Formats: sequence, C-alpha cells, structure tokens
Amino acid sequence: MIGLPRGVQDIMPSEVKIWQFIEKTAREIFESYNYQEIRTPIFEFTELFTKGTGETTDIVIKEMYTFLDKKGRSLTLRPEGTPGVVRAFIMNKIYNLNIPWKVYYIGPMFRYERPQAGRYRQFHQLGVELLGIKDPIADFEIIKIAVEFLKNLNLANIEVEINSLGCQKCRPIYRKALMDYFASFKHELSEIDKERLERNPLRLLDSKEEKMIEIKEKAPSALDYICGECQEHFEKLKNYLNISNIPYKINPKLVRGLDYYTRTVFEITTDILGAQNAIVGGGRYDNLVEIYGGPPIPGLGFALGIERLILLLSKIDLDLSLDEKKLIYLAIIDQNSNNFIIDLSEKLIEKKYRIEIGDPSLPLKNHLKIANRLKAELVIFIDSLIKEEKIKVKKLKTGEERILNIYNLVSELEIML
RNA sequence: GUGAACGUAGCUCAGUUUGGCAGAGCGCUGGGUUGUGGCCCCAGUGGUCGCGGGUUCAAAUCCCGCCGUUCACCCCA
Repeated sequence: MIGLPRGVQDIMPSEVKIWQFIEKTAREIFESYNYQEIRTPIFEFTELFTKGTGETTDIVIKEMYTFLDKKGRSLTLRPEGTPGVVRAFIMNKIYNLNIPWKVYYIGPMFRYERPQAGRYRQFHQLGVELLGIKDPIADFEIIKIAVEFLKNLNLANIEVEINSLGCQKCRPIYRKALMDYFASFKHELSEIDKERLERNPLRLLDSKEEKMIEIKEKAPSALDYICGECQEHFEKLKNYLNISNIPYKINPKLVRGLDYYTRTVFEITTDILGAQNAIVGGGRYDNLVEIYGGPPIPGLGFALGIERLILLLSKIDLDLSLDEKKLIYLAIIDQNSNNFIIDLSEKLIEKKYRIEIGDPSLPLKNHLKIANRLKAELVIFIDSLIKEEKIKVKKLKTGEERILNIYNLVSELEIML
C-alpha cells in the first residue's frame, strides 16, 4: 500500500462538514465587513518569501518547500498567505484606483516542520488583509473581525494579546537596547540564541529555554522605546478595543516570527491546545508593499489555522446537521419502472430534497436497513403497485405507511414530512 | 533538527512485563423475532501484529534500522 508523506492528510467526507461550516461562517463575517475573496497561487518565486517573510525567520531558514522547476527557477510552496496577496496588490496596480483594499483568502499552506497536534506540513489558513489605511481604526477592525468570527463559532476560552513593535524610525533604537541587554548575558546563551542575538534580537523574547525565561524577564520592553507616533497609534487602538468591549491583554514580550511586522502585532490564544496555543496571529506591515517595490502603502492582516480551529471546536458540541436537506430513499423493487424513477428523482430534487437511489438488486429488507443507516426521512417503494399508478411511502421515524397516487405524490410527501 | 511514548481486524483497544495456536467490543454479512428497517437473540466475516533485518526450536512479544502517529523543545496558525 502506498501511504502518505509525513504531515499531510486526507479530509474525508465524514469530517468535511465542519470545514464547510467554518468556511461558510468566515465568508459571512468577512463579507459583512466588505472583504472580498482572493485566490492566489499555491507556489510563487522563492524570492517573494525570502524578501517578505524575511531571511532571519525560521519559516524561511528551515521550513520552506523550495524546489527548482524544469528551467531551473527557484519556486516555493507558500508557507503563508500575506506575501502572495501583497504581490497581487502591486502587480495589478490596485493602489491606483482601489484603496483601501480589503480581501480574505482560504487555502493550504506548507511548512516543513515536525508534525504535532494542530500542526501539519500541509495545513490550511484563513486570512484577512487590509491595504491602504494608516489609521489605528484599521488595526481595530482587523482584530474585531477575528474576534467576531471566533464568537460566531461559539468559541470561548480565548484571549486577545496585543503589542507594538514600533516603526522604521524607533524599532532600531529598541533593537539596539535589546542587543545591549542580552549581550551582557552572552556567555549564558545557547548557540541558537547567540545567533538570534546578531540577526534578530526580537526573537529572543519568545524563547522558552529555561535560562532565557529568566533573563528576558527584565529585558527592555518595546512599549518603552517606541516613538510618539507609534505610542499614539497604540493608545488609539486600545481605546477602540475598550469602546467595543473586546477584552485584551498587553503582552510586551509578544513578537512574531515574521520580519515584516511594524507597530501593532496581536495573537488570539487558547489554553486548551497545549503548545500550539496560538489560534490567530496577525499584525501591521507598513513597509511590505515598498519592500516588494510598490508605493508606500500600509497594510495589516491576520491568519488563522483551520486545523487548530477544528481541534478546538471538537471540544464543544456542535450540531451541523440542521440545515441539511431531507433525505428520501428510493427503494426500487419493480425493475421495469425506469421512466418513473428518473422523472420522480428530478421532481424531488427540484423540491430541494436529497435523494438516494437504492441499488435495485437488493432485497426489500436491505433497502430499509440502508435507508435507516443513512437517516432517511422517507422511503418510497417502487414496486408492483406502480401498475395501478399508486406508490407506497414509509416514514421511518414513526413507521407510518401510506399508499399515494403518483399524480399528487410530491405534494402528499410534503404533508407526511 | 533534539528528546520521549506509541503503531495489533474497517474503528476503539486487550495481549508485549515473564517468547509457546491472533483476541474482545463496535461495525459489516447472514439468520431468528418484529407488519419490512431501528431494539433484542444466534451464527458468520474480518489481521503481512507499520515495514525490513537480527536473536531463537519458536517472535505481536527480545534487539537493530526505517516509516508513521502523538507529546514536549524549536517555531508557528
């Protein structure tokens, strides 16, 4: 038997309902805030991610599925959604006519990591991006949409954490302060952390190594170093959150693993997912459009892991069968009724029923067994009665049976249901 | 990439400590009962014990390698 590569999986029919429910809810919420869906390619030039996501990030250093195509071009399966969206924004010159630009996406992402619960090599993200608004009301809107979405899925036990990483002007000052601070502990740092210190000292803040937890406790906080404008931006965001009663926690140690973030970063976490506690992550990226060679247009967004969401939802009871169409099982006993069966099937489907056409070679008993297993509401017996233009119908729940005239069959069925 | 646990029927798992005929429940198939399905009763079906190698008279069981899953680290969604 040929198996499956590590970290990828089938989403089988029995589990697809929850996916559809999540996607439907997402579309409803996002579109009610006037976001439109965008579908970008699953692979892009590798450069898009090295430049955008960042050379110092773990994603780029060790997690990308990168390969050469037949002409020797370096391509990469997208590890996250934002770079593709921003690329599309620039390539299609949206900034000339259509900002702010509000889009969302749903689709697979790929990262070469050791799989764990809620973490796979092919996983699915649902993300929202907003380009062209500098005002903190945009930061608020993005967080609000994420919270609203989770609320609509009946998720409790979630916490919003926010932080500000400053802008191009003040970030270097903070970066310097962090380097100076950690440099004094240099002899205590692990090899990886020493390297981080040089390349991206912000990343040291979410290290979970025992020594680091202690050291970083007293590390300088970004909020003390950011400039006046960034301070004001952050204050305004907090104010919006207060007004709309979205509870949040300021986490000065919250940094994110992508290089392009500026100012606001946020995460929505839960305590019931073990180490994979981040369910939503996002932030502002005011320089990314420029990094890709576009005009100076600010942007921000969030992404959410669908597999993790499903893991969370599996802990609460959800009835997803409510909006299903009612199932009618056609038990074919008389083999010479093809015309009638085809005609009846079409009529039932037109009336928004689901139908299951039973295997005509089965005995009556098996038809009922299968109909019961499929949770059919009604079984229609197509047997010798058809010669008298009559047909027998059984309601499975009550066992009630009726003989109906074929001419007003469909309307009689509605009465039985 | 590091450390640990695990992998037995379609599913959930027992059996591994101390090597000795491959097991249970659910499901599935057939039968009985029921007005013809569900409930109940009876019977049957189902396995390369993850894969490969080694030790042994004998391996699901002990040893080694590989693959996969899970948990933690790393990191992130």
